[in-house]
Amino acid sequence: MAVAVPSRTERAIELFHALSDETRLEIIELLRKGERCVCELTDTLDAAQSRLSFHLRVLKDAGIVSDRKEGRWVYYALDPEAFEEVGTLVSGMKPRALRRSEVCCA
Amino acid sequence: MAVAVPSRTERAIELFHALSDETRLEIIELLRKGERCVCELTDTLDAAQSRLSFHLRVLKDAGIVSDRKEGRWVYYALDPEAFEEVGTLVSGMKPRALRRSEVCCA
DNA sequence: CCAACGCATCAACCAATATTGTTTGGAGAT
DNA sequence: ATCTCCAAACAATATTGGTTGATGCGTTGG
Repeated sequence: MAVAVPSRTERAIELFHALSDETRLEIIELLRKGERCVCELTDTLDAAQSRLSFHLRVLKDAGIVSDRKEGRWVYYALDPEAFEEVGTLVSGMKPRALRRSEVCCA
Repeated sequence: MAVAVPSRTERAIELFHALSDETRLEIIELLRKGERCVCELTDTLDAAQSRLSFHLRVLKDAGIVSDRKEGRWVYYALDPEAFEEVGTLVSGMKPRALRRSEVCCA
């Protein structure tokens, strides 16, 4: 079936939302050192497995991490492209320099 | 009284959270063209005044917008520094290139 | 074949956020 | 002083998001 293609705004919301949680930021920080299986994340972060699974899904849906199955383990790793994408989005949000300050309600 | 200084992570959460909402992204998009008063935002976005007030506060608390009173109007404008800050944060989240892929659970 | 393991998924619950309508307060204007 | 207008503050409700514990499914080792 057809996959809904998100608008630029929807995509931004998805990415920023995925990045706005402490547990998820901790996961990202850990994954910066290389790929990790869920078991090591639960150990290091001292978090329930189902909790991590939930957050990993949010990150994966947003394209921030990718997963790879090997035997009974699943390894997660950061996807560098996502961070490029965020950077691009942020650049596109910066105010455009305007000479004339436009006013309203005048 | 003392102002709590947020950790790097807390600051990231605050910024990303502020950016993860449709109404707030619309506000930012409008403000890219220059400062606007609340009345124009309510007109353009067709949103209740109390709703915009809420979202403007989130943006202001995060340092993404600043406000300026003039007569009975309040003008909001983007703060470019915030976007620099977000860019820096994102850069610091990118995976560090690793030669040896480290594995766990082996 | 079966028990143990690693992980995903689900439902239920609780906490945090957003929305709406109303109220309050400050700044002109008359 | 009073009236009007704009915007913030407040309160009540609705919605979303995260946590937890239970369950299910594929994999591995005995």
